[in-house]
Formats: sequence, C-alpha cells, structure tokens
Amino acid sequence: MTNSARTPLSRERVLLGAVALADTAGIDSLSMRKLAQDFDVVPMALYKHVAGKEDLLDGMVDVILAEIEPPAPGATWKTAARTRILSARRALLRHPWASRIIESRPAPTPAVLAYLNAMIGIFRDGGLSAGLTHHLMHTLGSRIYGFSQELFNATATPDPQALAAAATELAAHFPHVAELATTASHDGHSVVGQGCDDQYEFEFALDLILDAFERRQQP
Amino acid sequence: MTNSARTPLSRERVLLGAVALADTAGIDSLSMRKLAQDFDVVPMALYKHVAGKEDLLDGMVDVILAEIEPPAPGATWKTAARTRILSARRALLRHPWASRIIESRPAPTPAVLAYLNAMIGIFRDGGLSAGLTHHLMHTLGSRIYGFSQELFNATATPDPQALAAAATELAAHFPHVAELATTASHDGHSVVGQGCDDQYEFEFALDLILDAFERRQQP
DNA sequence: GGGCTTAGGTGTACGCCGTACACCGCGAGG
DNA sequence: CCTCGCGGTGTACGGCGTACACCTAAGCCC
Repeated sequence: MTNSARTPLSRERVLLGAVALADTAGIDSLSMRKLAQDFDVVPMALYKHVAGKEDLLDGMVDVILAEIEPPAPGATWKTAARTRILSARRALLRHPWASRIIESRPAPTPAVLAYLNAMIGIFRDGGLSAGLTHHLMHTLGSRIYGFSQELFNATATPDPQALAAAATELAAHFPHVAELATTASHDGHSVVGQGCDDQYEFEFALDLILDAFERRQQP
Repeated sequence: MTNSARTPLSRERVLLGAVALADTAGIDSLSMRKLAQDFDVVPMALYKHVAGKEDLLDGMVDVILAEIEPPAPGATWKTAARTRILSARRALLRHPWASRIIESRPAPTPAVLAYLNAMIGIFRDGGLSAGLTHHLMHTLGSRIYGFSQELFNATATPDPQALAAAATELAAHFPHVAELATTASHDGHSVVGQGCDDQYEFEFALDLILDAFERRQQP
C-alpha cells in the first residue's frame, strides 16, 4: 500500500516542474533540492535527467521559447516580426523570472538559435539586406525576446504611505526623475511606481525601431 | 614584529577591493570570504562596513557609475547624451561583469537615480517634452548605462578547430544565423564568433534612436 | 526460466556560500 | 581611572550544487 506507482521522472517533467516552481515560489527559491522535494525524490535523482543546474536553466528557457506562437504566414516582415515579438512578450510576462534567466545564459541552446534563425528569416525574406538585418538585430537587442531592460525593476511597494514619502523624497533630490515618474506620457492619472504603461512603452520603442528600418529599406 | 599596522578597512576600501577582485578573478569568484581573504581579515569583519552582499553589489555599481565622465557643458542634447553614454560604455567595458550586476539590482541606489536624473535633465533642458523624454528613456533601455543585451554572450572559444566545426554546424541547421555571423556588415574580413564590431553596432543603434527622437522633436 | 545489463532512484559526503551572534582588545573621552 | 564603542575575531548554522558508490527492478537474450 505504499502507493509506489509514481510516474517516472523525465527531462520534460523535470523542466516543467522547474518552471512551475519558479512561477509559484520565485526563481530565487528554485534549487535542485526544492525541486526534488516537489517530486518526492532525492536531489540526486534529478541528475539522471538533467546534467546540472545550468542545463536545467537552459531547458527552462527552451520551455518558455516553446510557448511563443509561430509567425502567421502571409504578412509583411514588419507585422510578422511585430506579432512574433509581442507573442514572445506575452510568454515572458507569464513567467516574470524568465528574462533574468535568458540574460544569464552563457551560450545559446539550439532552441534559441532556431528562434533567432526564424526571426532573421522574417527580415531576409522580407527583402532586408544581410547588413541591415544585422543592424536591426543589434538594435532590437533583448526586445527580440519580448522584454527590455527596465531602468529600475518595479519595487512592488503597495504601501501608499511609504510610497508617498518616497515620492516627495524623489522630488526633492531628483526632480527630473520625479517629473517623469509622475508623468504618464499618454494618460493623465498616474502615481509614481506604476505611473507608466510598460506595454505601451514597449510597443512604442518596438514600432519606432521597426519603422526606422523600414524607411532605410527603400529610401 | 607582527606588522600589525594595517590600514583599517572602510566602506570605500571594501568596495574598491571588491571591484578589483571581480575584475581579476571574475564576478563568480567574488564572495565575502574571498574578499575578506584579500584584506587578510576574517569574513565577518566586512560586515562592519557593508550591510551584506547585496549592499556590497549596490556599492560596486556606484563605484562604476563614478567612473563615468560628467557631461561636457555647452553641447546640444544629442551630442551631450551621446558623449555621456559612450563614456558609460567605456566604464562598462573596463569591468565586464558590471552590466550583469546593474541588471540584477532590485532597487536603484541614490547614485543610480542621480545618474538617471542627470540624463533626463539633458533631454529636458534640450527642449524635449516630458512625454517624449519618457519614451526616449524607455527606448534606450539599458543603453543608457552603456550596454545592450547581446543576443548571445560571446562564448570565448579561441580554439580554431572547434570554431570551424561550430560554423559548419551552424550553417547546416541555422543558415540565417550563419549568414549574419559571417557577414561583418561594415567590413569584409570576419569569422563567426567575433564577426561583428560590437562598438560599431552599439553606436549605430544609439544614433538611430537619438536621430529618431530628434526628428520627432521638431517635425 | 536464469542470468545479465542497465535505467533510474538512493545515501552519504564534501566543499562552498552568506551571515547571526557572542566576544574581545584597545584607543578615546569623561 | 573607568567606561564606552569601534572594528576585528571565532564559532556555528543552514543552505547550496554535486561527486561517487550503491541498490533495485524491469527488460532482454539464450
């Protein structure tokens, strides 16, 4: 009656479990030991399915990449790229830890290369030269994956008292920062902290870049 | 004769020592214990000068920020920003670990806020509206600090044998990536791996963004 | 069916890490 | 002279990734 009929581990089960754990407990709580605990298994058991923690993280990136929808056929390169990147962004927003992990990988996995290859293909097939495509990839940077480096990660202080205090502090010493923080660019009602619509800003920058390259394509 | 006349520690000495250690041994080798060893001191001694490792990393960012030259007065906002950002980039290139640390800080230090405040001031004093400045800051992203997220961090394989093998492997499965990797956009002689001039690409993207906002300033 | 291989889970152990807490020597100020 | 507190010490704890030897049970060939 030991109910020993556990479904056996596999690389895929380990990776999905790791993603789930990171989603619920936060990426900092993701350790081989905790992950093993989730499977009611001894830590070393994971090493039969994953080469080590680095390999685990690589695999998690691949899982996120797999959530990105393939590009819709029959669109201009600009809308195809835009759609794909915004789909990537949606995947990234489902897993807030993912951008940090993507940034930290020292070498690209085959899945990452395949993703980049497809993105480059969109531009080349759209008629952009190899050189211009190269520039475009560099200019997009991490936006290709659907995120951009925030100047400072939202500090999540839901306490309105401390928030107001921080605002006056900010205004006193860093007036320009304060002005921008309280200016919600495209709508009026905003406070410091969540005063800017990240999605809007992301699309604004993305479109600005894509438009600029479209102009250079046919002068 | 115990030569006990050590110059006492201080927050500044600790931070500079940490930067030096990260420069020489790599950021992954930077631990409170190793750092203490560099000072011939027991690990806990450091805690009299820094609150903990997070505070240490914050302080290291401040040290790097202090290396950035102040903006030259009497220039247009565009060249002022350009100069400052390229100076930031030079500082970052002196400390290859720095971008990873900057990215990872959960909250900005006063020094970071001061840097951003000065940068925003350049744009506002140059006549850009608050809204446009806001967009510009988002579009620049981490480029404000002098770096951009590389699609994949150079994997430093100086072995020409393995490198050539990787190149054919790449060409077989990811032809578009291979094409871009072997196309050095602005000069001809290049191989996969270091086939692109990161500095050129950085300035290209930076200028493209600044130019785009200049155009929007006065239509 | 008997023995062999082997994939997959176990147990123990090592060396690292950050840091809490109690302690103590010593120079300065009352 | 006595006290206070700054800065360095020693010990210890809990966590981490993972190397290595081991065991067990299922699958396979003869």
